[in-house]
Amino acid sequence: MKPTARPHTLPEVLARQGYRLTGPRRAILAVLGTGDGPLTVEEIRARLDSDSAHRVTVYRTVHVLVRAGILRAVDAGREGLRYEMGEPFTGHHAFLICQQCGRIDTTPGCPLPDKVLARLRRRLERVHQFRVVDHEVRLLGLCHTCHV
Amino acid sequence: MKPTARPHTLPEVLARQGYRLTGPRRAILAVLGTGDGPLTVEEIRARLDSDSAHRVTVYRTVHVLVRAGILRAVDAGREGLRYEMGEPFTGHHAFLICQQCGRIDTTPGCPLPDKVLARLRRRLERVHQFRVVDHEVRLLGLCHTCHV
DNA sequence: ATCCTTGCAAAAAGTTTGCAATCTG
DNA sequence: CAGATTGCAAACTTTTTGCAAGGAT
Repeated sequence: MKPTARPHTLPEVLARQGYRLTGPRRAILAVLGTGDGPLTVEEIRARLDSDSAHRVTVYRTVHVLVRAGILRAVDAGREGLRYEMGEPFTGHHAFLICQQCGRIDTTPGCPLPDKVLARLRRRLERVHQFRVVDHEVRLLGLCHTCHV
Repeated sequence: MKPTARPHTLPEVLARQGYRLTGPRRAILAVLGTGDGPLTVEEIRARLDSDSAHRVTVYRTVHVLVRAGILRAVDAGREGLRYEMGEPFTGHHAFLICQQCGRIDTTPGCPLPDKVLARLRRRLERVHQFRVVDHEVRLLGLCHTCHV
């Protein structure tokens, strides 16, 4: 089914879908590649060198990169959607969400045992007619700078 | 520490914090009490009889009720924050989020084994200095009306 | 009677769109 | 060089705030 299994370079992945790798896109990907966890559009823009991309460009870029399968949108924190590199790039992880300051971090791996997940998936399919495609575990609490 | 352990009536809980139980608040609580899962402000307003509450009132009411510990905000789905009755009223549950239509449902209980959670909590405290206070499991997929 | 609440209007914040100039492949 | 992309301005959408009138205890 899958054409090839190897990962491809970003320009290739983009080109294949008719997109181009430009300066602003490079800069935005560099920001998201630092592993600072999922960032909002404003957070991304704040980390770009002065004017390497207009705010509107950041909005458009994250949309394009999500469509291209490179980024993933995470709806966590009251500050609107956040974006992070897709799972193929980062691996599966859980989210640490600070309820005080809103900071979001990640921790690799998944605390949900495969067996439990498989059983749950079957039950949801049967009881709710809901087909599970993915899952997320979020840990809510206080980050290191917000402990009292 | 805790003054009393019994649950209290809504008017009591509100009164104790200097809030009042009014018509609009009653109506909004009635909507959220139907167990339709977490709803956005717009969804709440749409389910209110014609003009039992102005949109602005719904915004203010959910804020008050969250502060009062009666409602809980859920940041799921791209349509902004959603609100549901707090855990003391609904019990702990996982979320079913449809990636097609955005509908959000819940399923009672928690697939995370206590032991796993306890171990994880200790690890995060040690490694990230993150203090876990609560957790959420989200199942992403396709709801019964969106399967092909 | 007190002072919490509501509705309306308007402000503020966040996100999307149209278009001409610019850049990539 | 063709066509994708960007920046700017402006339109939209969503959420918050000020204030006078109305309602709950």
